Amino acid sequence: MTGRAQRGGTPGPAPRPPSHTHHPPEAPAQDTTMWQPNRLEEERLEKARRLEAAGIELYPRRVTRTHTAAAALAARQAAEAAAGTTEPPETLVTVAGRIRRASIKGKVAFMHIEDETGRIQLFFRINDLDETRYGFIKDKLIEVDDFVQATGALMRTTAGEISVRVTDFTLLAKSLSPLPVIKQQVQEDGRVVEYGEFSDKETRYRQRYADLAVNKNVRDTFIVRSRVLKAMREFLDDEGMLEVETPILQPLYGGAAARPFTTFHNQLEQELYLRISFELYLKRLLVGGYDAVYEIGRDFRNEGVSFKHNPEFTMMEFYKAYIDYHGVMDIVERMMAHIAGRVLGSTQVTYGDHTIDLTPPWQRLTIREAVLARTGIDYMATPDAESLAALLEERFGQRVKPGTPWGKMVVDELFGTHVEPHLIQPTFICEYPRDVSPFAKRAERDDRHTERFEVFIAGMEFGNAFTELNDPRDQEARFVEMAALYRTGDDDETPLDEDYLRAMRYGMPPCGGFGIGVDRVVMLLTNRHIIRDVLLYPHLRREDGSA
RNA sequence: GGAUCUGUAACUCAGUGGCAGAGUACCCGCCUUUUAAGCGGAGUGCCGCAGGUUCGAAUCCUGCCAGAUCCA
Repeated sequence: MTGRAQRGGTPGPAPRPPSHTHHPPEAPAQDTTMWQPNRLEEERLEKARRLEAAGIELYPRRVTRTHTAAAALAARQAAEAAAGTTEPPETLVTVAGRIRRASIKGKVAFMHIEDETGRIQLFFRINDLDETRYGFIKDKLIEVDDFVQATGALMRTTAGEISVRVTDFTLLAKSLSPLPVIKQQVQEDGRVVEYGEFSDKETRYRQRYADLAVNKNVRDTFIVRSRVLKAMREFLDDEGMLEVETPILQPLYGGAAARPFTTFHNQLEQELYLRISFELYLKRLLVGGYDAVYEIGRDFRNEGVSFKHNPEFTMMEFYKAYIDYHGVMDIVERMMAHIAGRVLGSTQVTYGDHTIDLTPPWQRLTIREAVLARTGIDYMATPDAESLAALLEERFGQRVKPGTPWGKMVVDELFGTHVEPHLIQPTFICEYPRDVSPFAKRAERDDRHTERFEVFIAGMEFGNAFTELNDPRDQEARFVEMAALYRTGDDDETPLDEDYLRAMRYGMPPCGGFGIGVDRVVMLLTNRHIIRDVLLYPHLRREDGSA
């Protein structure tokens, strides 16, 4: 795509070398590639000039729409029903939208225009308009992809389609670059078959506006996304939780195991991190006296891009006083069932080949039970890193990087490789090892594990929760323990946050908390298997890489 | 980071050493109820970028850029 995008471009300045320093700040690289119209665009520019020469404003300020496409269709149907005839009194409407199809038949012409509510046909006759203005349609000076407004009486064509018999029309916005061509055929049963496609993934992601303009199913996906967020907020609000906003720019990052993005504040002369989670700021609010808080927002992790990872993604976390992780599980089950019910009207979800049932209660297993059931291994028989590493190599030929902590091996290698992909129906996996869970309370009568769970659906991790550690002395010991286990710069590094400990020393109520990847919820409910398909603007490498 | 694949017209794609192709779109002509409209005609390009091999390269080789899939 690079080459195509650059074709005919003037030889702009060489791409800037990547900057590894954040200060002093540099102006962002400017895209100086001038637009070089291709042949089709030259033709449209010429049409634009001819329209302007005829006194037509290409981008007028005012619109006088009276009906959406759907409202106009409904108005005609209502009028016919009321009159009990297919010849009801005339309804005059003004509709507006993008021309998606044009069929010029000599002295008569048909168009479909589309707005967010759907399509409606416009019917033009030379008799109904003066010849000059009809000529704009016939000569395709106003054409597919342009936005127009049309006024006229609602009618039915001989083929029976509700249409606007156009007596007046206005160009609303001229399109200078043609969109990809997709033709539609509406079947007898109402299904729409599309001919031609715009399927090049790279172009669709880079030019999402064109993707949306042309692919209705993509528009629908992001409508569902909005409804998922709305249903989630509605549930949490109804639970009595307070929605809050905490800093995205943080002097110290924490609350998850991930590498952060760093940036620099010039006046404060200070490095700042883009948050990798909200956890530590939200729990400070429980110290402050709120019983339950939640936040929905963006997290940033400077890690690989994959079918389920984007460097920025949407997270929801809540923390609630006076419940433990079993209380959290109850809320999570009900929340997911509520969202699915609101968005899909059912707690049965089709995902790929699976039918997933989100109806509570969900299965609850300890990670030890889950690993034992799937592999026959009781990892407590190999209670140290060396013996577990030896077992992994012997049983599965898995080699683990030397120095990997025992619990990390249990979670990533034993559980992650052999159990996680099989967890299709929603499952709470409980009691994670302590050395990967620095903010979770220790399990009762078991120093190796914590009161932590993760949720798995469709073989993917959806969320993570603890009975939150609220003992400042234990928390400080955990920071020290993590510092000994993981090196600076490791993904799992957990920097000691003295301000967080200060807050906890004032007294933090016993509480449970939860975090969930919202993008994955959207993937589940839209049956999409690639995170980029539920992100409007997924991150790609910059386009102008070719030297 | 590794492996494999992909990049040709606005879109979707053929073309694997000998004149750059198809369908749709676009352009010209005809058509007063079409709807993937139809009929007739014409045109379309840095074949991702840069080198190399060759009498000759979209095609073979090398490097680079971008993307996809799988793996880490």
